[in-house]
Amino acid sequence: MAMEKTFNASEAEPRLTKMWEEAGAFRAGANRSRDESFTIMIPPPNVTGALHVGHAFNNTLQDILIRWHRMRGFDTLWQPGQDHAGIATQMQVEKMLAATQQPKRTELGRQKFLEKVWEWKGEYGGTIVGQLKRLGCSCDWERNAFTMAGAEGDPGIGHENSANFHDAVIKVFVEMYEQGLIYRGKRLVNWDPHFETAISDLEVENIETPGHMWHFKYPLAGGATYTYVEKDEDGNVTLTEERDYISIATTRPETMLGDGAVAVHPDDTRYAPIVGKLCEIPVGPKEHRRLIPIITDEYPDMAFGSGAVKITGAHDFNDYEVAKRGGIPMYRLMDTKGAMRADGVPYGEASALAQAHANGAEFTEQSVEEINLVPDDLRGLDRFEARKRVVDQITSEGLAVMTTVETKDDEGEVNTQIVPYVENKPIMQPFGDRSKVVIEPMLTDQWFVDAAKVVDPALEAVRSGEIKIMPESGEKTYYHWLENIEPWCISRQLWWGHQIPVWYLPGEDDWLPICAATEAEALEIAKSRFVDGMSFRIVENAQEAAEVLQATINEMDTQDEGTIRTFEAPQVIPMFRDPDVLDTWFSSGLWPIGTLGWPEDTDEMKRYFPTDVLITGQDILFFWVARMIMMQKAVVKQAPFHTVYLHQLVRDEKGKKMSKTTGNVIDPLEIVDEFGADALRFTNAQMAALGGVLKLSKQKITGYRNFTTKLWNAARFAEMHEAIGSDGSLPTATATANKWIIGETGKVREVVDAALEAYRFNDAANALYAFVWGKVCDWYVEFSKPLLMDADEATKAETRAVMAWVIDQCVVLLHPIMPFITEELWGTLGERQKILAHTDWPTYGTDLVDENADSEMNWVIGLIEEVRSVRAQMHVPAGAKVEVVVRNMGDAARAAFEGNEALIKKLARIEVLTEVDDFPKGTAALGITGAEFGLPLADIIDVDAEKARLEKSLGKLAKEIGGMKGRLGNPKFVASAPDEVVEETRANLAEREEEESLMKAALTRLAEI
RNA sequence: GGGCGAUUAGCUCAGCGGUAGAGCACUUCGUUGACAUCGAAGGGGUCACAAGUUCGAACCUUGUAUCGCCCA
Repeated sequence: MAMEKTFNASEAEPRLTKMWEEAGAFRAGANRSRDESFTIMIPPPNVTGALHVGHAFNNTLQDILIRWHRMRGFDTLWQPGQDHAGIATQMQVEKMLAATQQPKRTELGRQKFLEKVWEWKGEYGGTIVGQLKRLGCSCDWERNAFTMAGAEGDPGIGHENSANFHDAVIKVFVEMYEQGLIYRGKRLVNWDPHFETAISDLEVENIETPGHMWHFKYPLAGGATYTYVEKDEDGNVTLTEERDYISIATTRPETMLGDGAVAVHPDDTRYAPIVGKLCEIPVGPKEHRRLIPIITDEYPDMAFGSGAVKITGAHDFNDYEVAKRGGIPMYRLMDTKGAMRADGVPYGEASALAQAHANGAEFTEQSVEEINLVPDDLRGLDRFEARKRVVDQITSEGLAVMTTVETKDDEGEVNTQIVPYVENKPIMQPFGDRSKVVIEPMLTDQWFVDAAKVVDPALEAVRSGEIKIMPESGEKTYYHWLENIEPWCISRQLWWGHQIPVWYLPGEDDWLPICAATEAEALEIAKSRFVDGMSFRIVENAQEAAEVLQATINEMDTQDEGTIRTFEAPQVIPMFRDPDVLDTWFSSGLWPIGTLGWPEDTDEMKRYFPTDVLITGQDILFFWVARMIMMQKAVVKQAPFHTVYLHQLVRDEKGKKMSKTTGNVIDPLEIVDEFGADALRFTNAQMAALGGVLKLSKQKITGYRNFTTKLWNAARFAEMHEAIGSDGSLPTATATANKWIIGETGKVREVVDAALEAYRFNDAANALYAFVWGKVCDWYVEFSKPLLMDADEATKAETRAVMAWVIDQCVVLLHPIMPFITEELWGTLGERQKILAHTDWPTYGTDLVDENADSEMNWVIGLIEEVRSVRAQMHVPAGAKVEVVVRNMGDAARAAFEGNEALIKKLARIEVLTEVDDFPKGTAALGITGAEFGLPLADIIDVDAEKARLEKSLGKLAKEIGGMKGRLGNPKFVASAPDEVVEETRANLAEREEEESLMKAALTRLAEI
């Protein structure tokens, strides 16, 4: 039955996927024939995720490596799975609840809500798995893992065989806590007011946004004045002014309420007279205005704004550092939603307390935390509304810095106006990468990994070469980040995630934390800390615990107050678990060991860990890669992989980021529908130059879809001529064309392996493209036609065997990149022992090259091309068969011509070759070595065109010859260049000179016409 | 401001010491025994600029310009 004209991808892909799955083709260790393992951990996509072009690219590369190793007999595992994506999933489920008119998260309560999340995960969490399968990803899907597997309430749907990730995460937390690598503290963190949780600094996007810079006057205390002097670069005084204020610029006026100081640079002479004095925050009720000190710090930039900076330690990262250095109190102004605080005592009292701090009273973290410095009229307002009011209040009081502007009225009259000095300018504003709201630096209690303590082994792993990051620039970035690493905030105020395994008991003046893997263990520890006979009650939260404690105390009050602190009497001790969950990246950081069943000593751990290669986007080098290295080093003391391959973001054809708002998003599944998965995969491989920019266009994909059709049709040609059914053994060849293509196959196998070995996917893809299209289709298939149809039976049989073998090799070598069409052809073209995915990868190489056949065929190809070129340029009708004349034919040329006469004549459309002593008039010469060939075109030759053609060739030759002669004439070149380079140049020169003399002779003859 | 990178044919990019390459686009021709999702032929480049190292530089070094990305 004849094959269809094109490959029907949409029909074949699901069928082949099913076949592979039923055959268990991708199970760990499938097709293994050697001991070495090869393991790739998939970068776990979000469980909420849908396949985008980045996934498609990234997973194509992984699949290429995996399939290549599997065919080579490695014990291969491609471990799939998803992460639980704390914020994203919680957001997704909340949306779903709203859309289906179900109670809100807060109405449901934590436990009920988590049930809904698990339900949702069971229903939609598998989306991306199905999509990766459509791409042809050969993961061991039965092992699909999940970062929340084994957590409370896990029904195990979609990750039935996943290792218990939860236990691993908790164990690591407990161990790191015990080693002092994890601690809790009040620090300034990025706060997302929409999700009401801390987020990591990596989850913040700084985006340039139009903003305003306001300039305000902070009056000096008690009406003091000073002489403000400005000088230019040369020290000349440009401005002298008596001032009773210091000018401050800010983009966030609402934070003025929490100012603890004004800082100036120690070298700033303008403010030297007032350093150490107090100034007044120009906002809030007049009678309660706070005075804050003017301090010096290296941080203020003298050239920026007024050079003086207000210090709001609780709401700005730079200020936080200044405040820490200067012992300045940090007053929190906002609540978890980003609204101005409404708690605590009235403003008048709070302000007085803060004033006491400024005047030098002792303060503690806790006493500062309790002070709400938001004036009563601003309490509870959204931060942006509060900003407006603060600006209005200051301006109306006349404390805004003023400037003059000129405006033209309708009649063109210029009016000068004095207005508040507000600069409209772009400012870098932090946005939550999920919520898209403005992130607020906020002083809160959080859990941190003391990254500085675990960073050294991770740095050393890369420095020593134990881990190689590709491209190399990634290593520099890695060092730079790790050498300046900040504590990693790992707590999130969410419900969906691994809840922090810490329980709290009443302590001396705060809650006392107990870290343990389970509540039972925590209780045991708790009991050991108290005298016997105490009874413990697990309660929901701190508030409930406080109530229980209060009740206990009340009861004790009636008995004997003195026993409260010693707990001598039997009493109820409340205990509650930390409500926070761990950052998703904390669990993802354990992906390499967690998926393999650690901490159990599993067979998989032994076989597949450490893994081999990690392929991921360079945007998550810090998020994930560096943290994985740190954590694996900290936990199992081993590097999780030996190679990290980083790639860039996949962009559109113009290099723009794909985004819904720009409307330039390419959906990989639509591409698969339209062009087939193989075309997309080949495009991905082809553009995967190390460190390269990835620009995806439909045009490119179309091109590689055409390539699949090309391959299909070459196979179809073979099938039509019964040149199929190779058993894989190397056929014996006598015909030069057959010997030649076998050698070419050997060459390309080596190139492909070398390219894949070096992670140069583009080189592998390009080499195969050039081989299949440029060698097999353009030449070998054409050469084979006269051999298959007109030659003797022996040659026919030989050519059929070689053709069958060559097409099979194309299919085998292309399989890692284009699994579907190749598996399909494999099944179509013969009865096979094994499926293609399990077929042995060839090991032959350039040993298959027959040097004589190689040079002979290159000569033949050159001759054919030259005849075609001259024909085209002399406007010989394409269909016409021509006579070719030859003289002075050398032995090699004669042998080459005679040995391949049929195919030369056919491909160059030559009627007859005549040996002559002299070329007839009007013969166009061919630039071929070894013999003088010519096309007698007396009747139709265009003398001027031919002259132009020859002169052009001569020009090119002269340039080349000149260059080579110049080099060979330089004694230093001959002396210092490698011998083979010199030899090559000499040989090349000789050939070019031979061509040149032919062309010159032809030109002379032409002059005779 | 700091770090990392880029600049090669109209476009997208390989090449990173030894004769400037590919794909696409373009021009001309083609109903040739698999393929028009095709075939044949052709045009097109001071390899951003400047200085240096070298027998030899697109490639190494240093500077300049322009453009990206990441972090402040």
